[in-house]
Amino acid sequence: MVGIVGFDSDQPEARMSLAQFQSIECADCPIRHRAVCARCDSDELEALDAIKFYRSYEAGQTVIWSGDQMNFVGSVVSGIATLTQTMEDGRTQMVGLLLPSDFVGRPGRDGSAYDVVATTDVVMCCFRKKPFEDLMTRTPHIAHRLLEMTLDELDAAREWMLVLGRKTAREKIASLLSIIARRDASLSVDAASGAVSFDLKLTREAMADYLGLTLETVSRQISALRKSGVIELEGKRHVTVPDMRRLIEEAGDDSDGGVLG
Amino acid sequence: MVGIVGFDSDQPEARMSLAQFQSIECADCPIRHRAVCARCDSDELEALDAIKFYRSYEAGQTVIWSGDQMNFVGSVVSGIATLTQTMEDGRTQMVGLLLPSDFVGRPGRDGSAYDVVATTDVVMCCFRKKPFEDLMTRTPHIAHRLLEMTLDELDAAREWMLVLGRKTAREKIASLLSIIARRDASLSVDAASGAVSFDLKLTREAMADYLGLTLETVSRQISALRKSGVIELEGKRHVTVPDMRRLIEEAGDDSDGGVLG
DNA sequence: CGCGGGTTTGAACATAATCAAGATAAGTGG
DNA sequence: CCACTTATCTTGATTATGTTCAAACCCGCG
Repeated sequence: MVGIVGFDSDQPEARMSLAQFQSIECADCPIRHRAVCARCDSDELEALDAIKFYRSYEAGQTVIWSGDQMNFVGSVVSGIATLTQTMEDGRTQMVGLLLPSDFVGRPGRDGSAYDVVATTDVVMCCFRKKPFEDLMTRTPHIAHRLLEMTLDELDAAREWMLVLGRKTAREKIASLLSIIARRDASLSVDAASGAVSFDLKLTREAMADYLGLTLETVSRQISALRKSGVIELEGKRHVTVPDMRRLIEEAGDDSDGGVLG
Repeated sequence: MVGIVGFDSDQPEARMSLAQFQSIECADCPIRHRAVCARCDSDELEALDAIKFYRSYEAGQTVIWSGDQMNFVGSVVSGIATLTQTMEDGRTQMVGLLLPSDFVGRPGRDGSAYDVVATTDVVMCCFRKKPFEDLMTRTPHIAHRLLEMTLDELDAAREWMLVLGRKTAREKIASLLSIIARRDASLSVDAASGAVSFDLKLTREAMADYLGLTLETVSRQISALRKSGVIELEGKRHVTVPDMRRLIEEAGDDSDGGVLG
């Protein structure tokens, strides 16, 4: 509920975490191998290093408003952010979930088409747009990696369209949990039982916006999955999946989701 | 208003169309300015010309099966194709609508994640994957244009997610008609009244798969829009929109969709 | 003609939305 | 430490929207 003003957050805490990252070497960066810079050689990395800067956002803060001018692009270094679209009457749909290493912004376009909101505290590695675009024309590895990442996002968006268009509420919840289990780096796996557990970093409302449901339906279906033994809950947000196979089955997917294989 | 080639599937010309295109010069190509080759200079175009070949598909034919090896990529030259995903129990969701100039295939990946089906007769300008990928690394204009097109598709997919997740059946139909009116090159506009009219090249079932509805609901909502005077029908497939603004309002969009200026 | 794909329409039904009331948990300030 | 506040979540009752099942229609075509 704090600052609504996009960047330049003046809170001392924000500065602290910022300072932490300001001294980081690209070589030591936690997202070095997955972000837009993944394929860069040392020269290219140096060029990026020269124009990069870090920014941090507090949980709840809006990073960019839909329609606003965007003078930077960047990668999520830590934390979670969401891309959402909102209709005039307030109905909102999440259209992207940004985890560490995901890219924000669109080279070649000025305005953002979506609201970008920090769900947890977020640190971003940013580049002013113009220098980044110039660099991109000179360094094919960046352009190539960005194409690859965009194609991956397109695949994810299309998988999500199947979820939104054709799955039941229960399948939707199971799908979301599978996706989080697949992508969240902070999940823990019990070697003996194979049980997977993780923290849900989304509120029931955010999950509802993700899945095209109401928050009440989300709550009911989570309870139902718990009662069926598909998941276990400690508190409201910590989820344990005793058997991933079972969860994936509930999601209606034939593929194994990449976690087990 | 003449739709490029194509749709008259029953005629012998449909078979001839392959031969017709085999001799085509890139410079005379109807999709030259919009396809993946849009930004190419004459040298690059020559290189593409050297490796291109045309293929045609009849209405209803499957171009690629989900999971199949894909040894070529290419552009739709004429006709309409769909990308669909299907669950084990048969529920299907369309995840892409391919119109002339749209790109098919994913450089850097072997299998197709989706079924690609020709909805009308389709002609494609194809490249074997390996030579195309090689060419792409050497000609930045192709890679750049492909990135641009992929980003556009991602935007379209996200707009579609809002439709699937949050819109009512009536709004979904109105949204689909707006999208077709916006993208279909073969639509005609009455200069005096501003009325727009076009042929629906999709069956009710295909529309249902697009919108995450049943074909019965699609049929009902089209009837309802007709009764409200938002659209007029001649036969089952020819649609006239007397007032685009009205249709866009029914779609629940605030933006004008780009058609009216 | 009659056949079949595509379509329309009706009636009963199911699923998720809506409206409403509480429960839980984490602060906040006295 | 406790009362109070607030955000988040759960659960219940009712309703609305779209689905399902079923029948019939339209129209081009053999």
